[in-house]
Amino acid sequence: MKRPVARVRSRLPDRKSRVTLAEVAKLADVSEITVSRALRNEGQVAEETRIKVKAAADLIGYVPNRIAGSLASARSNVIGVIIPSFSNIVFPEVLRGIHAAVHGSSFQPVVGVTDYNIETEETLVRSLLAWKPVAIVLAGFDHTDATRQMLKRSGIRIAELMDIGPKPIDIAVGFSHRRAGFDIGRHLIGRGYRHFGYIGHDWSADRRARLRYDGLVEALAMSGLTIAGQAITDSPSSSAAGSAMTAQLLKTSPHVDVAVFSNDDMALGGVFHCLKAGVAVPETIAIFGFNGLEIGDALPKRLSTLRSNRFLIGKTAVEKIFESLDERLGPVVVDTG
Amino acid sequence: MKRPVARVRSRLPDRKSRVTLAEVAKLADVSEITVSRALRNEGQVAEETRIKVKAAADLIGYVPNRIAGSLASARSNVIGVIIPSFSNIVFPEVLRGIHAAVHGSSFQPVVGVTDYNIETEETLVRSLLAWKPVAIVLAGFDHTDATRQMLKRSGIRIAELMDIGPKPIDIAVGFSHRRAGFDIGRHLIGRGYRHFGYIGHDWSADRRARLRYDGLVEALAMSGLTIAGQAITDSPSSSAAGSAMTAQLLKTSPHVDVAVFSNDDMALGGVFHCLKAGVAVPETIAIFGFNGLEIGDALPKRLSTLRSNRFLIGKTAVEKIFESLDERLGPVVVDTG
DNA sequence: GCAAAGCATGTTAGCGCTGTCATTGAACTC
DNA sequence: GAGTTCAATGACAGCGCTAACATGCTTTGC
Repeated sequence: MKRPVARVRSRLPDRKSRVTLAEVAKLADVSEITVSRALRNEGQVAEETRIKVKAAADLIGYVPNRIAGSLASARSNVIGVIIPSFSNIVFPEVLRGIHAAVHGSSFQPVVGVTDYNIETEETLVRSLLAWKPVAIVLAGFDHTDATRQMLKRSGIRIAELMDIGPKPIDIAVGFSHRRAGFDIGRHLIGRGYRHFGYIGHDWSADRRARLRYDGLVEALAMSGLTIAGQAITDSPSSSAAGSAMTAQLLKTSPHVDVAVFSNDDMALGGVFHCLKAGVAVPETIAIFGFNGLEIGDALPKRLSTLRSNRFLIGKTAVEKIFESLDERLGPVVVDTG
Repeated sequence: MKRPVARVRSRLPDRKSRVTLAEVAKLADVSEITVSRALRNEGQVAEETRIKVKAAADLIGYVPNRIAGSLASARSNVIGVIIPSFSNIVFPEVLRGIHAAVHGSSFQPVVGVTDYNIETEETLVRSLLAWKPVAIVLAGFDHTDATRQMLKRSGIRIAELMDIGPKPIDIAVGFSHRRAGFDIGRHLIGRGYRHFGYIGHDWSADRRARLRYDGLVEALAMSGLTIAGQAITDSPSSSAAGSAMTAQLLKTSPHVDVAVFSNDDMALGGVFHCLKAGVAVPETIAIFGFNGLEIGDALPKRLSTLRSNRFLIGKTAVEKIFESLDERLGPVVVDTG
């Protein structure tokens, strides 16, 4: 039979001066709950009391423990964000949009990076869910079944960005990459180009580039055209690769009059190659990119490109989440065009 | 006098099926603590039991609540990160380094953005501290006194990045911008350049650019030289601004033989302007940037630049934090050179 | 053969907050 | 003036987990 032993009271021997709500309450001579209410500006608290409490809190340098708060209220102010990479400028821009949207609110984005690996994504989703976020934002539509399961079961809002797929989990914000490719094709055909070259990078890590390619091919097919020549590197996207592939394309298919690039990084390399090789742009060959690097604006020859507004996508996603936090809406699809 | 009233048991009427440790414990027919130990792979648990517990957890889709866990153990796996902006490519790169370093560990970076505003930084620090992070990483050395106070009092590790200032709060990782500017000056003088032009952007938002300028001037002074002409825009750094300022510099000071730019964005604009205007680089005028944009590699004329390894800085910072999590070291200064 | 040691598991008591009533006194109603 | 409403505050019981200690076992050593 066990006796109630006199236990050692402290579980935290090292932490010397834990400043807790209780300390503030004692100092301000009110109850803990009143301090809690006063500091959160919530509930009924007399103005006088509120001031007294805040003064006490400042005095002893009280920092509220949001972990305890979240646990007690079963509410956190976390928004989980999952992006494939920091290397592609697109995703920092999306993050910028997200941060812009949460600015001023008490929400805090927590970012995870998958390196384009959907298994990593699964792990990340699992550990983000452990923080009981109010929502999760994912840049992309490729997930494992387990990920999809977890997200659906979580009961929180899920936003998928960049791409408008066939069946979003919850909220989707972006545009159709296939249609973007298609539109590029129509546009260029309308401009009178007939001999299309394509310069691409590794598709396995970038399904969206592939979709744009498919859309382009479809547009060409509608006018009875095909890709006359293409050069696809198996390295990831970079200006250097774009430069090299352009050289290759010009060698193998000298008759093309327009080169469509998988993105602006690659396209920029193409422009540089033409500058170096003395090929006239767009007289001899036109260059068409995708994604709108800011840098393109300063190029000697303005680069044609289709801009996707990553900033807007990130911002819109979070705004949609805010809108729908209370009411449980059905799936939402937002086309940022 | 109050009777022990039969209270409503549920504080969470909506959340239908909260899967908690207790559920798993019941299903696996062991105590909660055993489940906790089994799932964390910690403490003594028989292999057989561990398997049984994990199976049970999987079966009902248990997701541990790290908020409760952190509260109970007074430990969180959060690393707070504060950067001035997402717009400058430097900071996403630092984040990339940070993410690379935490990859595989259970730590999770939480990012805040100050917009170069040290008041915002103070607010961010306050709210990050509320999450009881194990460490906070700040990109920069300019803080309010209150921020500095909070950080020092927090008792956690603090890493300041990019710049090596005179008195770091705790850990500092980076290099001296002043010395970088100085080194650029020495290097160019050694190459035989004597007529220096400087092209800069708004300093108020970028103290480090200012420090590099100061270092450059100092190097020139040592050789009895001065800046022969300069063009400084009051807009933030961009290629377009670099282009415009280059045009201006060439007009006002046509005799300069080398132009030092405040960073690579600006320098790139300079290169573009020269290309457009038919100015030979580096014969007529040499271009020197700062920061190493990847894109520079593909330029027709290779851009001279001083590379700062942002990725390395981010990664090193987190590694230093890990190293010093247990032992309480004194301040550390790491020069990534 | 029995104390000491080691392993596997359990019991208990919080971590620092906040939701849900409960309580008090003042202001107001008719 | 008894009843009603409302504002301000408080008591209490957890949120879901884990540290610390406790409890039985089985080994081990000599």
